[in-house]
Amino acid sequence: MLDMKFIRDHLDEAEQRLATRGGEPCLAGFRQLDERRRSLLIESETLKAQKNSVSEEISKVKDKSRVADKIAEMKTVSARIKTLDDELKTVEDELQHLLLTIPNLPHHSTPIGRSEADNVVVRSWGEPPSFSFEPKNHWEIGEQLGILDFERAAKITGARFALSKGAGARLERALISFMLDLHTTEHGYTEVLPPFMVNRASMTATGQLPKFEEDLFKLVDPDFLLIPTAEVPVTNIHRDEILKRSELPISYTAYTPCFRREAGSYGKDTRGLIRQHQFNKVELVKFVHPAESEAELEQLTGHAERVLQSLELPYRVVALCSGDIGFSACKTYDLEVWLPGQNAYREISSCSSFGDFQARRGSIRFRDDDKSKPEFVHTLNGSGLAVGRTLVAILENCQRADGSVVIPKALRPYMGGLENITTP
RNA sequence: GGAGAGAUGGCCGAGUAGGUCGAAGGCGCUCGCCUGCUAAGCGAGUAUACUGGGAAACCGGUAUCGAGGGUUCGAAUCCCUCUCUCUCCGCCA
Repeated sequence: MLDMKFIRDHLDEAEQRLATRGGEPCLAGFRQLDERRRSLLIESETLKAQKNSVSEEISKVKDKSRVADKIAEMKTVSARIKTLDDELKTVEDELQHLLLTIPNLPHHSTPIGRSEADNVVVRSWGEPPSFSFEPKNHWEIGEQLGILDFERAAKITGARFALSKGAGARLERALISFMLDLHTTEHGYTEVLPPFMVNRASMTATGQLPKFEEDLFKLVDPDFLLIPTAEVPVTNIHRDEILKRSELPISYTAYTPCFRREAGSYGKDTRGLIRQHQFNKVELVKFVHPAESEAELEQLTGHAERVLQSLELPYRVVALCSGDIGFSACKTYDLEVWLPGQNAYREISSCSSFGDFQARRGSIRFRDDDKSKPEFVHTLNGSGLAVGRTLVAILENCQRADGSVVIPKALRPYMGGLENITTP
């Protein structure tokens, strides 16, 4: 959510910066609602002040019959207040809804652009491997090795679900442990294991609601939603809190499954593990001082990169342009891993700074010292990494002509020393 | 699922025959004083949001005692609904 006072004072600038995202202008109607709200508020509050002081006078008089006229007058005033407050509530609801559907302002360092094509490659790491044979897709490799079973997953649930078995299941578990261990022991993150379903307030704070409800899986009876990313429960750990300056930065890492409807992506990545309704992910989440958020984003991105480097998987870092960053983000780096089966780099991590956008929605604040006013923290998060896609990258990059797959050295301790996955 | 109890400021905890309560008291914290140091002691201060005025310091108004409605001139206190927490029983990984 943007700062209402900022929009009030910089309407044109805000609209211009939002325009770099593409899409419709979204601030139309703001000024009118805002002015209406304030005029209602002033009238209502003036009457309330009057009512309060007269009520106090009444309280001092023992014989109420002597103030019958005042009581009658206040009855009218109360009725008027009620009318004003009803309208005020309507206006505030509309204003609130408007504010909740306006995306974040792109950071000044975010490249301006209209689409994916305008993203900027910042750096690359590693060399795509060369093969003396035609490299296969991960689903071919996985099915041949008997570690991935899409047919049975479809029987159990439906399309876009996967069943991993044997060394495949173990490899996923190994990746999760490996990533969590790396982030906790070397990067200073605290491991958390949050709920996988959350309430609407949490989804609203991080920005999935109210605009993107169709992307979420919902429960029917308690009105809970399955998390599309650990960002949601983990960022909400500190919703409605005032932190101490000395506590910042707070760094959490969490493994969770993620549930996404993938509405509107029909026909994209229909085969394999790339786009699933449920996938595993290890997430990094930070709460930082506003002055440090830019540096923290670089660091956090580096932490995600470390996973790929440790696994010796070639990747590149891409700065998303204004037209391609997410609703809540002001700046995003995507990590794209090389996939020989697709002969392309594909997203495996997305690291973003949200500025105070989520903090304002979720009222996550800190106090610089005991005397100062609370300020909003900045929140950041990034995948560290998407586990399913990491498995894809390993299968495709580490495949050999005979169909077997070499397990990256860093993972072998987590695989009971296993060095290769071979056909049974 | 059944029965009961409760939700007050950073924390603990008063306050329910409705009236001057943003809310006693204590703890904590901040500043000052005092004392070789520390502890103890003394004094002052210590919520948030919105809003009006002001360049600002700051001054004023409104709201907030789990959330939302209602009764009333007036509600932390009365009524209704919801949420959450705790205890006991049942069930269960």
